[in-house]
Amino acid sequence: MTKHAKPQVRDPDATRLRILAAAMREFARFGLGGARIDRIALRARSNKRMLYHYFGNKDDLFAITVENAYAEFREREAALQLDALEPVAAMRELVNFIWDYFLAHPEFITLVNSENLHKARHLKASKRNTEISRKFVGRMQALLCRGETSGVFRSGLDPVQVNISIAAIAYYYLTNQFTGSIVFERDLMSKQALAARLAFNIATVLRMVCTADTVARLEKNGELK
Amino acid sequence: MTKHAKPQVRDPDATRLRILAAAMREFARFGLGGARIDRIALRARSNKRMLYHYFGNKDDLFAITVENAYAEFREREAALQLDALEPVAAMRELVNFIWDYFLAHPEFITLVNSENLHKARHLKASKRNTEISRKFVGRMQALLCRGETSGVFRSGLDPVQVNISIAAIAYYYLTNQFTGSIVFERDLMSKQALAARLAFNIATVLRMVCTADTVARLEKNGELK
DNA sequence: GCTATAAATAACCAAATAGTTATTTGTTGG
DNA sequence: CCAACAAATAACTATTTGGTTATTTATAGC
Repeated sequence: MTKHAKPQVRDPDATRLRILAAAMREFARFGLGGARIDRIALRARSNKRMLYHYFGNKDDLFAITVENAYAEFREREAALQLDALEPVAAMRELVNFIWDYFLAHPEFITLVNSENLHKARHLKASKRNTEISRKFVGRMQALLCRGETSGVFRSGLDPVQVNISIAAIAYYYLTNQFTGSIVFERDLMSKQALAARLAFNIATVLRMVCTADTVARLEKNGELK
Repeated sequence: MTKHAKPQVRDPDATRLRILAAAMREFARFGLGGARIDRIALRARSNKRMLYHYFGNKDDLFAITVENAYAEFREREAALQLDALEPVAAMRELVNFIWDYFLAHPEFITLVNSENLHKARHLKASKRNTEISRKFVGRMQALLCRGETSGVFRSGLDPVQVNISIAAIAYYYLTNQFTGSIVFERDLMSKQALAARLAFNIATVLRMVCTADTVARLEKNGELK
């Protein structure tokens, strides 16, 4: 019997990765509830049986997807080497990075939204995430400390509040870009709109963390917006 | 045949409202994709037939739910009468209101998230929302203008950027409270944590919109945090 | 080369789900 | 008082969906 069609190759690692990539896309696009296992298997050029073989069930697959998304985000941020910059420049760089990352990875945002809709029950179980998060919080603490010591940042700043605020002003703008563009009757995603928002965000964060003197200096030099 | 059990009463308006309330709850809790028509009908103490009779289909019901949620939010904000307060006090009041509203209406936040996951296709069709939104943007514009004229707010502020930022620092904190509490290993929803966040947000917004002189004055009087 | 292992596929299944049909029963205008 | 209408209910249906079973087949270790 001639059967030289589809000489079925085997590559478990590649299959796993294709499934993960397809899952990321599907969960980001439709949320956990709206995602379909069949679509993930199809797009991964695999099948449901393999998906269940490697990942257990839909919920477990979602958990791994969310964990991976966080890990990649923090890893990229850690690679910034902010220690090499003076505090104000480092803060600018950080705000800039977060903005660029969210913009380039809209799937990260929708995954986080979906995970919160489910009360973060998947992330809660992740030991790996705990470790990653601690380092992340430590980096912000170090930066604020450095800025305070050199007199450019205010004292007594809570690194958690600062971190949350930096993420917030980028995240909200992007995750709510659709309702936002309707409410404000303006294309929030045009090139100019995006550039304007980034500039506004950097200025907002600097006004938030810098001392009055530093703000005055930056303003005078035209370095705030 | 004795049948004095359940003397079926009829009240179309009440049934409609019960279905809407149940839909709000269900969509907020599970998103559009995760929501179940059966659960909505059950919780509304009605049935699927009535739901389809009054609202057409799941998508249409979701659209009305989102529209209502926006309408209520804007209506409450409009009722604040910020014109009666001097600009700084008005801004404090607005930030405070938004925080309290989001806190008291978590369903608003998850509905907006869900609507954005679906690229706001439901809200886009709402004429009613357009009208409401315009008034809303106008109010912020008026407040910023008033503050600029009296010299307490900086000039050239974009009301859209300010609006988005005010919403962002409240919204993000609350919608991501679950992943946030894990990442920061801190209960972000304790009474003290919530009070601290509100204070931080008010200070952040005032630092964002006020002139350097005004910030200095507020700081000296201990009115920033 | 042979065999145990596991990668891959397809066909299957029970439960769930959005949406309908058929029927009953209050309510209201003439 | 009664006929037309509309509110309410229950039973039904076609399809989808997460998850399984049965089977085939490539491959690594001996």
